Amino acid sequence: MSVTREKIMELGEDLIRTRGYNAFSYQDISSELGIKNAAVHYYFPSKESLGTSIVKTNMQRFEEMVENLQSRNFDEWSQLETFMKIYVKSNRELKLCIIGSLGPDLNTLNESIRSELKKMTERILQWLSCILKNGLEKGIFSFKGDPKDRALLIFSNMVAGLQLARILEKTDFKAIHQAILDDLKP
Amino acid sequence: MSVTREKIMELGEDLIRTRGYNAFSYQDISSELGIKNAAVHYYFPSKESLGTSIVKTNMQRFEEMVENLQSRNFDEWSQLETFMKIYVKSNRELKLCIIGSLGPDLNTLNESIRSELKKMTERILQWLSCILKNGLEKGIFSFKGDPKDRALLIFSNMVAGLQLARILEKTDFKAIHQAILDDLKP
DNA sequence: AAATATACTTACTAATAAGTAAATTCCAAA
DNA sequence: TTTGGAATTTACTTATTAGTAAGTATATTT
Repeated sequence: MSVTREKIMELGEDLIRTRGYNAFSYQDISSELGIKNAAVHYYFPSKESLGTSIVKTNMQRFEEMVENLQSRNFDEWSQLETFMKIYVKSNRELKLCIIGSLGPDLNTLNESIRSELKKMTERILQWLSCILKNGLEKGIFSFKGDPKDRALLIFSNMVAGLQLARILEKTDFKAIHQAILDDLKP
Repeated sequence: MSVTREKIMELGEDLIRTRGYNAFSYQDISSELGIKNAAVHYYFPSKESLGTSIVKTNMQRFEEMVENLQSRNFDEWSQLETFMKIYVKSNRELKLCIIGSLGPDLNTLNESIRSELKKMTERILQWLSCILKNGLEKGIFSFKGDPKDRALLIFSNMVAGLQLARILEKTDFKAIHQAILDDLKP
């Protein structure tokens, strides 16, 4: 794998998560990396190919985290906390998550990014409801209603939590983070 | 008030809520309204002036709703439901709310839009926590923790609920809507 | 009737966008 | 030592962007 290619993807993801998909250009990337505009097009012929790769990589990272958690036999509470730590870190770095960044731009994105984003969102919600369901059965969690609905509520708390923290200029994510966990305590 | 000016603001808001701030242009507005680009600049010299006006109008509409609810002596449950209906309607119209649309673009917006957006977000959260606090004291609602934190959770559910519904291509907002209300039932 | 203000259009500018074709540099294998 | 491919730059195109200066038609006021 090319180092330049990796740097482009890393910077592209940063730009999407700080400024949004439609607010960054290949120039932003090339000037920051000290290369020319055309060099970015060499690795990613179109902006949509770059966007699609970034979302795919994000999903791979999520899958790696899931596998890691399973292999270490973490209980549901720890698994949820590990997942939530990703958002705590995002907030500290003043970044949104990729889903919360690209979601509002969805109607301006091509089918390839859209479907990857949908796939990733469905996968996260599926994983989260599974954790919640198992945790509920084991008595680790306590909540009303269907685990699927609960997963949607918790996930939307995290996605918009980052956005609202940015608007409100809150550097800590504690309020939402703690409230979600308190809600789930038996 | 000029009809053209109102049409520009209405269309501008629609564009922000469907495609995002950085994805719409004065051309989009002028061609749709059958006027020239410069005519839009006549009413709103800069895009930031248009954006700021749109956010201010949104906040005015919110304040009008609040006053209306208070004058009619609605109980807390009905007040919350009325507020949530705005989001149900947004979802039906395939639009995000203005806060969820502009939040991710915040770093690309000028100070004027930013501060208006912050003011509006703070005002909504303040109102919502007040409703929750009063409803809790009257026994209309039941929830754990501070009303302020609860307001943040519920509001983030609505903001990201619209975004996730768009990504997942869900035309109904029922799951989130119902789960929020069920959670608050005594 | 003359002056003024409102609501635009015409006709532009300068900057930036994504994207491309062709040339070039550089390194490794044959 | 030549050949070939990978990684880039050069130099460009076409389209779109926000924004502006100057002009015009229409209505309103003086």
